[in-house]
Amino acid sequence: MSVRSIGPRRATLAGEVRGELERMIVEGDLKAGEKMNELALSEIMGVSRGTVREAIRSLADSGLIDLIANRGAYVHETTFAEVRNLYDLRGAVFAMACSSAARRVAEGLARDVPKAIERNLDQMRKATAKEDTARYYKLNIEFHDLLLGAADNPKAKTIYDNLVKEMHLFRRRGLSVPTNMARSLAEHEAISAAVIAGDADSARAAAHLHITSGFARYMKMLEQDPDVAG
Amino acid sequence: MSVRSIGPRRATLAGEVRGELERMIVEGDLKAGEKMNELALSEIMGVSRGTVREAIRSLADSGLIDLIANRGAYVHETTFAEVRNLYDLRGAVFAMACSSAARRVAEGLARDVPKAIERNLDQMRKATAKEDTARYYKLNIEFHDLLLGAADNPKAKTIYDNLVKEMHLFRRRGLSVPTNMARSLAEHEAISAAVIAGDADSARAAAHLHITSGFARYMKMLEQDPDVAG
DNA sequence: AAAATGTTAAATGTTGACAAAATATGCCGT
DNA sequence: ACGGCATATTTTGTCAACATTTAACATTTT
Repeated sequence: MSVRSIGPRRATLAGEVRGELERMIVEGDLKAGEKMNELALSEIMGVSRGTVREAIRSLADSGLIDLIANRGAYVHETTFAEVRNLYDLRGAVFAMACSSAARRVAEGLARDVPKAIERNLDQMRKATAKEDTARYYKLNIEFHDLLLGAADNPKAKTIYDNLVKEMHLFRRRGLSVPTNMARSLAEHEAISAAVIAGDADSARAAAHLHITSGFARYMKMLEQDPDVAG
Repeated sequence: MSVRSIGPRRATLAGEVRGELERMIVEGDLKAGEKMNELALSEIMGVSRGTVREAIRSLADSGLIDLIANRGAYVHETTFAEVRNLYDLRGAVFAMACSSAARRVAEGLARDVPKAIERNLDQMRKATAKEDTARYYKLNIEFHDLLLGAADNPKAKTIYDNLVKEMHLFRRRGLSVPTNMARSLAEHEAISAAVIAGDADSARAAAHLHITSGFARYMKMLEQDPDVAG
């Protein structure tokens, strides 16, 4: 067939607005704690208030916003106490996903996963050698996406993605760039080895350790630079 | 304060409708796969279509319904393949929660949790002795709620509750009543012991095993009575 | 008869208007 | 100035009407 559907699958207007709001929040266009005025947003985007309202409602369960009856929506302000809970949850989901990925590799499903992981690891080693943190940051996200995908559990992936987005709302620094690439890489290698070997329990343990270590590293960074935590 | 709001805090009409829809789905009033007609529902409930629409949208991320652009909302039909994914996720969240609960007990927070757990276990032992499955069912839910509460991780509790609701959508039997009370009780005792002792790692392992065993038991039941699985 | 096309009915998507609640404003007294 | 109260404005909640898309049906064509 030579004819292809035109444009980026624009299903509904409200869906598009939702995406735009999400972007504005994650990129800091709308700051944490800020109120989301339905009328103002609708005028900025050139759609009706009802449409903005619907988009806001659809974001309610993502953790990015807080909804208060008769008082509107506010960009969620992630507190220090919540960060630990988010790390705990993220660790649990990620560990489960790696375990599932390993199981699926062992069962012969996900045959192309090992190669994709190896490729990612290779690039990470190079980025680490060059101390290219920006590249490492991208590859790190790709690594996690790869494993979440290999687990073949769409709901887990959705939950994980929402958790990551919500963590970005805690101040603005520190959660994005790994503080210690070499350390992080070593943990990735351990996870990868277990998954490729099809060892579900080892994969779970290694993944859990990876998130736990990430939290510990982050805490240590906060001690050195308390301003970030407020 | 002498006046208390009746039932779960419901400030807005759309929120009330949402609750009613949730009830209709979980109790089977709206069957899995069934289409949710906005106009029909609005007439049944005596509210405007827009309000029903908003309620439906707010349920979108709960896993209970599927939303298709320009085609409306359908009650989610949980497939057999999804059940495993749901079990995996539930196990991960529950294990994490029990681990957190144990840590909090060890840290001296959650001082009244051990007593509450003991009380629940006592009643469970009695229900098991009397083979009172209905009572055991209630206590079982209470047990899980207790630990999710002790973890002090509201988001985890929300996710867990949604997972449980979604699992109910897989046919109608088998997921509610434990197939083997004695076995289940023994696992609860193991979890409880670890939590009360403040041993986070043991609690995590015991909780994980509990969900895994539950899945295995369920699978075995399906083998004996394949009609349930379709 | 089966497939493709044209037409009609029904459902969803979007908008603007009205009602109710919350916030801001201004007045008054001390 | 300050705090309390009535009032005005703003904002959210709800509803009804219009536009667009989808689904169902009848008709034509092969």
